[in-house]
Amino acid sequence: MDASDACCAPPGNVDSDAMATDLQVLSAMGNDTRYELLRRIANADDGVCVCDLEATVGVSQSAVSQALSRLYTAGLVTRRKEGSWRYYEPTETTEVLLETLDDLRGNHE
Amino acid sequence: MDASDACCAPPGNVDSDAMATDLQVLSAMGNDTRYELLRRIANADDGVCVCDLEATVGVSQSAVSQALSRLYTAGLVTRRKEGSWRYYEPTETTEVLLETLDDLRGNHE
DNA sequence: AGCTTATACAATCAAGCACTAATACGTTGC
DNA sequence: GCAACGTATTAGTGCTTGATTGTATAAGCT
Repeated sequence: MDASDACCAPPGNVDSDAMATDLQVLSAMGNDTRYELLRRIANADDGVCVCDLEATVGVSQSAVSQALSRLYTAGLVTRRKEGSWRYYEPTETTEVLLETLDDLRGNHE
Repeated sequence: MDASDACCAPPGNVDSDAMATDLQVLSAMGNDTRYELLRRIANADDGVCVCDLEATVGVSQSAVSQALSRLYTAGLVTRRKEGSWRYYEPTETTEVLLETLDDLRGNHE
């Protein structure tokens, strides 16, 4: 209560479960390769397979596979197997976040 | 045109300016220390100074300062100097993104 | 069955990152 | 002026992480 030697009130605590979840999402998206993969997956509405993604981002097939796995673990994409191909689609989390980022870039006051 | 050997349509391009901006935001938030600092700054409405933040997250003053600088560069906090103290406040980007993350965690369908 | 294609997994390596410690800058008060 | 405090910056270091290469699995094709 003595404000004479305190510069401000100490801030409250942070929910650690929420923090872990958010960090997984943010760190998964906050990488060059994975962000671009995510954008491409989100742009194409009817599912994208690994073979095409490999060509568009400039890394090896293995790197794409690893990146997609991490996006999947973070709950940012779903994967569905069809024949010999694997199709990836965005989750709602991805769509909402990308849209939010677009809005924030547009409405820069 | 020949769909027999194509698994799917190649996805469209990604705006590279938008990508750079988003990546700066996402990678800045996608770190343990910086995320926690950001949450604490966002929770306290009337500005937080470094001295209090240092006590709450378990790293040195230097680390806190560096983390805050990066958050500032990414446009996630504003800083204002008042006497010998430096007060940090969240930007709209921060508030919108954290709120979006909260919503996404809540509305898990 | 064997070969090819599509994808995932494992091991290794290099680059980037986040920390600590030390130093420098700026403000306040004696 | 100088000392003490709050914050920023710099230099150095260990750890994390993302990529490559190579191998493994699994499904089609002949």
